Amino acid sequence: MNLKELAAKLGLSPTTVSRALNGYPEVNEATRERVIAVARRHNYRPNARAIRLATGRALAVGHVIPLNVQTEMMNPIFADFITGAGETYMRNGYDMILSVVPDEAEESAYRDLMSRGTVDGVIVQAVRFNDPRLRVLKEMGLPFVVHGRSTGAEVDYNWVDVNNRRAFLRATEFLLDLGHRRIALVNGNETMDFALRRRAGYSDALTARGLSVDPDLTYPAHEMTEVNGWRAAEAGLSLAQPATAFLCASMLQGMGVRRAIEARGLKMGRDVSVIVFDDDLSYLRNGDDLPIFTATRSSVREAGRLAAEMLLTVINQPGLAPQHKLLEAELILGQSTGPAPSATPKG
Amino acid sequence: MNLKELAAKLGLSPTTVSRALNGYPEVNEATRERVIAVARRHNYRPNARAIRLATGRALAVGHVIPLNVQTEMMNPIFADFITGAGETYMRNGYDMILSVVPDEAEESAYRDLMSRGTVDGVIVQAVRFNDPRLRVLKEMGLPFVVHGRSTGAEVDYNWVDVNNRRAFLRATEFLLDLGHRRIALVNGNETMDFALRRRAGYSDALTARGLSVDPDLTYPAHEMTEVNGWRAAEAGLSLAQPATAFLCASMLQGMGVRRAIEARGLKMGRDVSVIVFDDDLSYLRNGDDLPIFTATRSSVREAGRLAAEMLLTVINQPGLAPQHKLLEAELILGQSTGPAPSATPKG
DNA sequence: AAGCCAAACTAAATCGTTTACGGAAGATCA
DNA sequence: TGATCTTCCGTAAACGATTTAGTTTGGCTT
Repeated sequence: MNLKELAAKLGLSPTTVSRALNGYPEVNEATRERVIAVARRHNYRPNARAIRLATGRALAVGHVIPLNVQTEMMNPIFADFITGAGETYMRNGYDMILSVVPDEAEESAYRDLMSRGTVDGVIVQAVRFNDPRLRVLKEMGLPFVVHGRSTGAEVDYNWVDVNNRRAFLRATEFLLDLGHRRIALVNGNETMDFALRRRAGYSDALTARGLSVDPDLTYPAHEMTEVNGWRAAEAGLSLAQPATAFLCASMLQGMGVRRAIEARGLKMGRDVSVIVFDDDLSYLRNGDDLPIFTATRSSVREAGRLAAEMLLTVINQPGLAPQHKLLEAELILGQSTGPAPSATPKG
Repeated sequence: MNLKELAAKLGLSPTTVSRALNGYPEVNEATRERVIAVARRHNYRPNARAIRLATGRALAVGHVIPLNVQTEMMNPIFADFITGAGETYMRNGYDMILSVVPDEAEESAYRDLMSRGTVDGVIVQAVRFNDPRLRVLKEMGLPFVVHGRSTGAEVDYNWVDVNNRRAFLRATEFLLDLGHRRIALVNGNETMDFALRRRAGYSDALTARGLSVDPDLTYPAHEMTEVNGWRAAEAGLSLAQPATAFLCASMLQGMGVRRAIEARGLKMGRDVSVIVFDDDLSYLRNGDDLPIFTATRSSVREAGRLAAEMLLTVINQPGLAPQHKLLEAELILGQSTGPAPSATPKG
């Protein structure tokens, strides 16, 4: 069922029908109602391909998923972020286009999406220190919103991020207040910006109390997996002066740490404390009623929603000044933290 | 840079340029090379919106992600499946469109995608017993491929599935051979078809040896989370005749089971055996060198690749008989299984 | 030299919308 | 009453490709 066919059936011109359906004012209300009724009866839906060509808009947004072919690692937060963003797109009639591209082809993927007119804008994820993509996108003129920030990028850009530094600063302070002095950092991939910021929060909290960062206690990992968490804890607990607390960049790592703790007959929360960063992933809940892990929590799904909204805004209002949104993680008290053993907690 | 502009620059008609770039035979080879060279120099890319309208094809495939609003649960295998499928689409010049829709709006989402001409076909995921979507899609005439199967659906359709029944049959037999008689089933959501098939494999293996299914030992869960695995194990280990082995539908559940085991001072693989279904998710590796869990493994990413290939096939060859692809899971020997305690293993 | 054919190219219609422009009819105003 | 607005609707030209239906050119045949 075409617009033309529908118009013929109504005895009207395609123009009027189009206007009636799209809510333009220059059409009689009675006519509009008649048009809408008939359109519904024949369940007419305008052809998206024609609309896109006629309006010159893609009515679509791209998410490029760079695929590191060596590790074949897919970011676990990706699914939740997409879900959040997808809700926004759905409400606004935009399509979400996912492009899975090899790492090295990412720039050309953006160029393609743009110059073929497939999308009106893109979301950029998994951003690195001084990420070159941002400058490329800027000079291409393709609207984009970054999930995260890129320290050292000289251009200004739209971003939605969680305050990673503050989150790890607070978590570290919390452990220090409990009397812990040997605090291990089980971090993510430190070529990623978020991991660098978390490390900054960790080390700032330590140095603020006159403590220095012990390199033996920091475990950056390429992948934030359970096994890597276990490995870090094995190492940290085997030191001459073992770690009494672990600050983990992901809940999966925290689970690995817990495994290492319990394998030694120790008890998490009593003998060794653990704090994790909890992305509030739908398939990785931190307990139900009572949180298992003490955590700094920030919903990645909510971040997806916000990033998508920001993107639609900048698409529809070109020339807007760069938008920023900084989310604060909340500190959730769970069962995985307690006073440092053989230390007198303050207060 | 248009086709028209490019043609003008070349002193040719748009027709010839189009034909030259698309490899049609009725154009002089010398001309073709000249066209390609100039097109590249001005990095011309044909407008996707125009192509779609002109050809009447969407050159896009839809993945509808039903969102259960109550649980807000997002399937964790989703990301890997998408990745596999995305690789196929990329190689074939198709776009992947993700629609996140509320559960109840799923049917209308399909209708929309189809009648607006947004996609040429769809992938159906998370399929239930006698799933009504399949009939709807069939009568709509929208090409589709199902990830999984729907027992009881009277229509025939294209699917890619792993042999869930066989996988759990073999796993159960393996445990029986080790002398286990109290085997718990920590299953997924049993309104889902895959969960029903897994249960069938489990119970068939038991009854084949003259054993009956003890309802106290089966734990279907709405969500396959770590916490639910832990809960099931807590229950199974507290029975008067406790479970000596657990068969889990996901690795996350297995991790919860392990936690419950170790919290009791028991050792997994010695005191209690565990087998998990390992979807080979990129962010949930089963150890690296040595698998932690004995597992039935089947890559969900590979399933995504195959489903996408099948979909492109049926899109481009209408009238093809329904295609089926049954994958077998491999049994991986890990450190989580051993002879039943206080029982003489066979052999 | 007329006719025919293949090779290489072009003109124009087409896909299904939106939208700039125009026009008829009735209402309002001087 | 005639001029000027509104109101409501229609005509036709986009949008940028593909594709159908020619057209030109030159070589070959007879």
